[in-house]
Amino acid sequence: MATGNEVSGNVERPLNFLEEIIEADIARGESRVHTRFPPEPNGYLHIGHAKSICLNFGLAKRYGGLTNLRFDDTNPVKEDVEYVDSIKQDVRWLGFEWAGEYYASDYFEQLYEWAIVLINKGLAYVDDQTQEQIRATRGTVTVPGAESPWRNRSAEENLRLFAEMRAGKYADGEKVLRAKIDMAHPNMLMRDPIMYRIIHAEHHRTGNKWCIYPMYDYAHGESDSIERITHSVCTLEFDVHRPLYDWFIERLDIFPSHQYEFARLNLTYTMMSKRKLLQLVQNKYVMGWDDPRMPTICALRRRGYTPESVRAFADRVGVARRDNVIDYSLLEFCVREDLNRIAERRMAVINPLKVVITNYPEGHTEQIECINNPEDESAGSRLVPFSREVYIDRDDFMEDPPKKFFRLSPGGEVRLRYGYLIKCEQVIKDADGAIIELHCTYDPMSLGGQSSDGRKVKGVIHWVSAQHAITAELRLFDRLFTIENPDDTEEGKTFVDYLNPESLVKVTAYLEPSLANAKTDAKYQFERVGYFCLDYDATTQNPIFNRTVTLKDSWAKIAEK
RNA sequence: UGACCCAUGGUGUAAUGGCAACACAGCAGAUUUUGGUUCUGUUAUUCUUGGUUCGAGUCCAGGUGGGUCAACCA
Repeated sequence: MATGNEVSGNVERPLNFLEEIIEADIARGESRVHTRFPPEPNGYLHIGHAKSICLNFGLAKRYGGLTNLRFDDTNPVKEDVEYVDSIKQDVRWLGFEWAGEYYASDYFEQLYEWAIVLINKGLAYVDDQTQEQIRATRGTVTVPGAESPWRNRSAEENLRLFAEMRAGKYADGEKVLRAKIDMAHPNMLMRDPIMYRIIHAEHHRTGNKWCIYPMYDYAHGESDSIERITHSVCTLEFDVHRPLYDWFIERLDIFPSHQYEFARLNLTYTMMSKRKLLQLVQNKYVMGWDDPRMPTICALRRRGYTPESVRAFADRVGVARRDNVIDYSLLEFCVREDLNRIAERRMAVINPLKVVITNYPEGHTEQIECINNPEDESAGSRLVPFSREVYIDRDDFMEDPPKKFFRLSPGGEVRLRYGYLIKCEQVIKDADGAIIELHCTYDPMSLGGQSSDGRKVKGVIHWVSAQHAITAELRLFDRLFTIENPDDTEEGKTFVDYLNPESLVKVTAYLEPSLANAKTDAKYQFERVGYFCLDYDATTQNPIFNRTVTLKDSWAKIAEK
């Protein structure tokens, strides 16, 4: 269930197919909705998981039900408590509270007993074949598999062998427990799937208590059943697992949870493959799992995305069974939509050009009132010092302006945002002809949107007082890859060849002094530059502003023409 | 060359046998002390062939295209 702010899915939208299924269930008299989010604690959650989290928790919330958080920890060699903690943190950050926290490993004893039930029913057997033999006899998608020579052992022998497996009598790989289904089944997963394998490894929760571990297919449906999950929602690649999911539940005659599948999220200019993301981290293409360019939830958080915007995104991408690739610009839209509403405005100059206001009294400073957020009156205002010398952005001045350039140019006049009108009188250059500063005059009567004679200017530019400005590092993040689908590589290239060299640009900016008191959890819109949040350099602990997303820049399009 | 899943503007998602719509992206204009925001307008869609039907995006059959499955991963 959502805590804090309401999930931003309250705008009217048509039901997705899962909601329709649930409403049909309710119409049939099934009043209870209980979902679960079942990550394996073997890595960090990404935006694709966020879709699943919002779906599972959202479904339950909508129909007055509950959602469990369950860690699918059936493979001790891949899992770690570090991941458990990060997953819990990420789910909470997204704004959801789980009804119960469970672990598949909590059910190991029950699962073991149920395996015995299946053995007694003649539906499971211990197989002595090697991994290679099992693979070789499984057949292919077009040819049937062959039955194991151990397939018809007696229940007594199977029981004894299985108990010995648990007792640690055998080495890893020496024996497995298999379900006895059909080696010729067209669905490969039904060809006597492995239920238990021997792994002599320490588990992050059960320690060394077990040396046999259940496989996903054997553990998942039963775990759902134990928790009396009504709607077990997972991604499409588990579609072929559903017959097996149902097979175990039916043979065991336990609570009939049902599995439903939806298409996983794909996003342009990035990728969700844990394996490939790991390569980016290990080979230091990024700073870590929480590098703000990564699609992980912890990265989005660090970059300055809000949980509200991620939830809004999850709601807008929809839920269906067809493969999809979402435009990265939709994510950017969602975060801009939220940030525009809540982020306080500040002025920042990335590429400074000094402006001397020649008719302004030397040594004088005045405080200019600036609105914090024109979208939100309650955000109030702040005072920003103004003096004879200010920095403006170099982009806001052009010596030979094209038509439709509204900002400063020789002889032209613009407004310094919330301040005075200034007119460019003289361009000062160095010996090489590079512009080093501008000499302007100001209209003393022009504060507050007025002017001495009622004239209007089209251009409004931002500025900081040279004497009062503070400096800080800005990290400007852009898309991680240069192509929409980094998996779609040319011959001889891999995804790393398509990394965007400009995905991280560091600049030292001049900021208005109020930013010295910037808050870590606050979001700011640096006017003309983008939305930022405060971060700290991992090693030096120096303050840094991370850019969440850029402002829409229609001037860039005009300039291209 | 098996089983299963899928096919609607550039990208997503609706339309549940009865006028193909909504959002993002694009384009144009208006407003604006952010070339931001907001507002208005606008471009563009049912893979194909047949069948059922008064009527098909929707139902049926074939074709084509895409995806998933042959870990002792999940």
